[in-house]
Amino acid sequence: MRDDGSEPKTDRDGLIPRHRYTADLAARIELAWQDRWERDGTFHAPNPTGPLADGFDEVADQPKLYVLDMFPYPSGAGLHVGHPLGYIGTDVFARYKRMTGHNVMHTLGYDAFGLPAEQYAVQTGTHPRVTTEANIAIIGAQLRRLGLAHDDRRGVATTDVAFYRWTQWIFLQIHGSWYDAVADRARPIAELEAALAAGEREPDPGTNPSGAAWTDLDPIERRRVVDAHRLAYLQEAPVNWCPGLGTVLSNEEVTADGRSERGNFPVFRRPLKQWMMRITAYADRLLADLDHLEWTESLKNMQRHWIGRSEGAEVRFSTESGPITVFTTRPDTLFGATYLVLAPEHPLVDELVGAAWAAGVDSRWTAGAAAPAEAVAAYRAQAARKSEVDSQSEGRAKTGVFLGAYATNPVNGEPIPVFVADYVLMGYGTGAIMAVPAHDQRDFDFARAFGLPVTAVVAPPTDWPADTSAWKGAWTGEGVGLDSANDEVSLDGLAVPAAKTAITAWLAERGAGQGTVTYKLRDWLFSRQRYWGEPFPIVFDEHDLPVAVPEHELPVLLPEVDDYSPRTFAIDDNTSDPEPPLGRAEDWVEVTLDLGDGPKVYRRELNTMPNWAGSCWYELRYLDPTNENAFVDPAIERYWMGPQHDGDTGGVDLYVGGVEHAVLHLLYARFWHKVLFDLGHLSSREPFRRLVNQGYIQAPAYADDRGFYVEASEVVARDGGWFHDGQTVTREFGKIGKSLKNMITPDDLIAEFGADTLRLYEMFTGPLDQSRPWETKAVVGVFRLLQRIWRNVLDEDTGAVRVADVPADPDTLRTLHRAIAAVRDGMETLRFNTSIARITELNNHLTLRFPDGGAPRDAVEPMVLMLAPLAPHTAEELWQRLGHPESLTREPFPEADPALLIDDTVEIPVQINGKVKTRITVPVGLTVTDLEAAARADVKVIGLLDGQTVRKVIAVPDKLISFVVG
RNA sequence: GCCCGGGUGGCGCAACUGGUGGACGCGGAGGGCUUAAACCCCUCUGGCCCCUCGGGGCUGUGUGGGUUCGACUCCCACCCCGGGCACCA
Repeated sequence: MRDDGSEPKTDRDGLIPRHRYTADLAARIELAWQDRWERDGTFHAPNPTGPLADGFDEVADQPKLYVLDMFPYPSGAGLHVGHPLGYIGTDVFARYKRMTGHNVMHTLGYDAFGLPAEQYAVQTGTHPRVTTEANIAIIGAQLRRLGLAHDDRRGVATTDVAFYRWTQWIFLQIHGSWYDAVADRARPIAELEAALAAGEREPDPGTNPSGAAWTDLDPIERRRVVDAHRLAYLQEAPVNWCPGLGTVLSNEEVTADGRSERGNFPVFRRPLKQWMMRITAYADRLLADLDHLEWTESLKNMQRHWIGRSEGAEVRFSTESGPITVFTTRPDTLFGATYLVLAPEHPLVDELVGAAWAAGVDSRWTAGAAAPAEAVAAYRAQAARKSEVDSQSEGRAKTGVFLGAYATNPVNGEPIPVFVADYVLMGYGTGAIMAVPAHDQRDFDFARAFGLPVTAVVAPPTDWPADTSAWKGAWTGEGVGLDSANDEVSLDGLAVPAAKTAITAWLAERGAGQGTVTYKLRDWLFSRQRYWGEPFPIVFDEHDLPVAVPEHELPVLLPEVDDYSPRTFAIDDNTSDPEPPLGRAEDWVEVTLDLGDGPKVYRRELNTMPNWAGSCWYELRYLDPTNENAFVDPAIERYWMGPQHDGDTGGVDLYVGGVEHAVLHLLYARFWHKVLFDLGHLSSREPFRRLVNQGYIQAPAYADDRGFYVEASEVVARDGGWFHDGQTVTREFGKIGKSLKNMITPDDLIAEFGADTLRLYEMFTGPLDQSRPWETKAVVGVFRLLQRIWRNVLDEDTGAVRVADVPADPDTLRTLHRAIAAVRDGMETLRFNTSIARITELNNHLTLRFPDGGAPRDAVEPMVLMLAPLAPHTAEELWQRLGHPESLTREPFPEADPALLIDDTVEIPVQINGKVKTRITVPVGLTVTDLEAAARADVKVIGLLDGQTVRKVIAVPDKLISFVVG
């Protein structure tokens, strides 16, 4: 082939052409370009102002784009091939957008506080910061090797002192504000104090236990009242105490069966004094703004369900011991209420419980106890135990006991029995219900079990028996009111909505209830008894009241301790108090501060913030990572995240991450963002305008006949089965990780093929939001693609450019422009798999058309540019060898010429009675008439229509022609 | 049970607002290059059937119906898989 003999054409083995695209070559290219990008700051995104404003002038007229990934926890295990799926996806998108003229902001930091580093510290004595930094170094190197185009000046870690100082500052903002229900927003607490002092405002209900006038309260009482209004407040309230972990947990961290999400230890409800965040004040806004977000419907639904808004009414039933308030969504069924139920923990239970059973009481109501108090005590003990056992195994069978007391139904004055039963939950509504067995299935089941009357007050379908004792279940559908009238109000004949309105108005008039809205969402428990978290910027004074550490005292640094663990207890120890590790730093705990009244000794808050704190606002710090005067410069926030049009929420333009954060992180971050918005620190009212959940990569895992997983890399496939160590094993697909013994690391893949191949493979296996199995043997397909593109640009033997500077032929040009249109579409819709397919098609065309080289530059260069977001190293290298010294990062992405997207001729299917029988080739743009004429002139069609009566002809220009015969 | 997704070749997946189903890739078959093999290149590849070897027919997108000249796409009912919630009054 080469006759000058100047250079051996193959490598040392004499087998592979010297300039073929191999893993070794890919590695050389990739490392060189990664160094160059870093050296040149290629991916730096200029801010409009501040220290990162260099180069802004050049992009000032471009649209901005903020692309964000959910940041990783720096685990010691490093990354597996599942982790980068989203990172690669956002990188491809961000690179594409840079090439279409956007100022793109994209970086990645670390969510680095958390339990694993702390547990490792407990075991080994290594400071969590040491572990964390080492892990960040490992993962940082893995990520860098992927060629992600991040602005590395911005990738902060939540554990950086310069970061958590501002986490503490934001806590002070939340602590320093209250929710003004009238203005429907958070306001600085000082404005509340002023309004209270001026007599313009009364304390909110429940915040002033004494009920005395503000002017009559002493300063300590006033502080307590004000503190009770704050968005971050201390509360002695039932919390989720997990003795096995030695800490309390948020509702979101407790599983449905009452165990800790982490560690699966029992969790107990018990009253403890803890920091809470008043997220419930934002329930309506968190719900309403979901409608403005570009999130998937399923994700929005998860948040909607978690917030759990229900409209209904509170109704007061009088008893001898005072009123019982119930919550119902069906006040229209009030005439059908035949008993009341209180949750076992309801505070009124003890007051209501009767002295003795009445004569002739139903034996099912007493649980065999001698007196109501005894029955209730036994039932409560049983209910408390039930959450410890598997609640599922109990099924839905209704249990409960009679309190030996009666309440009066306000609509008809009838006495109805009061029960305690665990199917009513203390944590929802008022912890008490009116039971309407005819129209609620749970009440129906209970009534049947306890022999209680079932009174129909909403008309069921006409084929239902008149006698409710023949009903098989409750009627929960719509219908008109029945037997629902007293002297003042009648619901008879009213449809459900009208009946609700009528009865609610009547109750309100009588002072026996009112319309209300209730939520499943609870306030957020914000204290953790852990070491590796943000210390609270709070101290306690001599009255044991909390005082904010002044801003200029921030940060409150984590103290050094000799033992990082909270005290843990026997997993069922429900009585010991939490002992946070910070309490061990004795000289840190006490601090002398001058808060305006001279130096005094204060005691520090010993809890730390939960893991979620940093992730509630990190996306804001990326914008302005070094600012020492503010958590983010408002002008910079407005530029990157501000609303783009009237009604826009603002926020990150694209946020990509796992669906496992559907409620916790995404709800908490929205809440903090809204507080900061209310206080005037932000222009955006939502953090993440558009959100996409990337799919999971699942890998084969193999189990032996005992059901134990075996190391997947040691399994061999043969004869249609799988074998490990000679034994048959079964295959399934699951999440990659240690537990399934199916770890596949990016490092292995990069060593074998290069980072660009890994990137292409992950993008090629399906749309970004779809889960897909990993199949290592299929990776070679995209590796070959890179090899073939390389070969169309460069001579494998000499490395010389083999592209021709001649105009592209019309056929090639059309193929190119069709590819451009499709590639762009795939990029915009995050369906990179289709983009790759079209690039492959184009390259295949060039290979076939120019088998000996000489593909036209006009086609090759656009192809290289289209490849760039997906396989950036290879594309950069080819671009440079094609004679362009500058990086292609901001080279304009090819644009399709609409004129070239259409052919001169088009192949039209000819259908007879809806079935494709043949195809004709006709010029593009034929009219309906001409198309029919062309079809009828076709020899094949003449044959097909011979002897047939054409009843109808449907001709769609450039699409098809269809004859209906018969 | 309720709420979201999703069912297309042996496998991963394509198919614009209803208009040529299976793009692209893996795997497989055949051929080329090679002493040989690997690499690489080319051709074929949903299923069944017929064939005069040019090709032709039938069938096919989870199941059963429907709308339509025409359905992977729209409607109704159902089955299966994945995820979430689950006594929330």
